[in-house]
Amino acid sequence: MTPKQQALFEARANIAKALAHPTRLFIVDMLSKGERCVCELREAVGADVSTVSKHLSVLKKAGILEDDKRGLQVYYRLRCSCVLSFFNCLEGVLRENAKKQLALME
Amino acid sequence: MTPKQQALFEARANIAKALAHPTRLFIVDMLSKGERCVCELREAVGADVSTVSKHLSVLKKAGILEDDKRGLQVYYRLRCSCVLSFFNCLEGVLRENAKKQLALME
DNA sequence: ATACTATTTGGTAGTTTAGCCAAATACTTT
DNA sequence: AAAGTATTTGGCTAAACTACCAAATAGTAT
Repeated sequence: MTPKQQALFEARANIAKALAHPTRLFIVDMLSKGERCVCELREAVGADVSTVSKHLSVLKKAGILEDDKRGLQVYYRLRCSCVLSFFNCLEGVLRENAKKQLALME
Repeated sequence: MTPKQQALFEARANIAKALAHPTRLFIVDMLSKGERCVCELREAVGADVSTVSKHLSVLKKAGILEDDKRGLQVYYRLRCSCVLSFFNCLEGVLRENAKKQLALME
């Protein structure tokens, strides 16, 4: 792995890492339907606000989300819809896994 | 988040987690070009064999890779090509990030 | 200014992860 | 069966991550 490759794959891994948490995937899924403020997300997630806020900042730092403040609320949204192809990938693997499970049972 | 959703997003996150490491992304990228044995991967990655082996087992456990032994070597390959849409996603975000960087410089 | 609401930040304890070495396992060749 | 090669597993330490609480910050309303 050349240093150049190293850097490329590290950049990619940073984004993948940001997505690699159930709560953060849930948030991304919610935001794929439209922007939400922190309090709405907090409610849906059901964890401490500070926890949710930190998850949001992880996603933002990775460039997956963007936010803007309107009055007291901060609204978050997806920065590019390409994130949905990510879910395709995950679903694809899960489907394969399920298929294999079935096959093993016979 | 209902328990059902919880379970779904955990399953997805497990796959995402398996992909969230530069070396593992590199391996997946290599395997997208065809199967490889551990020693070839080890050579390309340039880390201890045991390290590479552990990365492979993480990917396999997540259902992303499958392997089979032929003689002394163990060959690994992608289990479904959908993983490539994952790279699309990562590239998309990286592109957006780069665009923003450019915009900020003006 | 004060009180109130929404969000972020700092600190901490517990858990998970990564990478190396050494040892075990599996297969092949002599 | 003994020696050699390929791979996996166990053990260990250092680093990274998560969730909560408490405290700080930012904006709004009285």
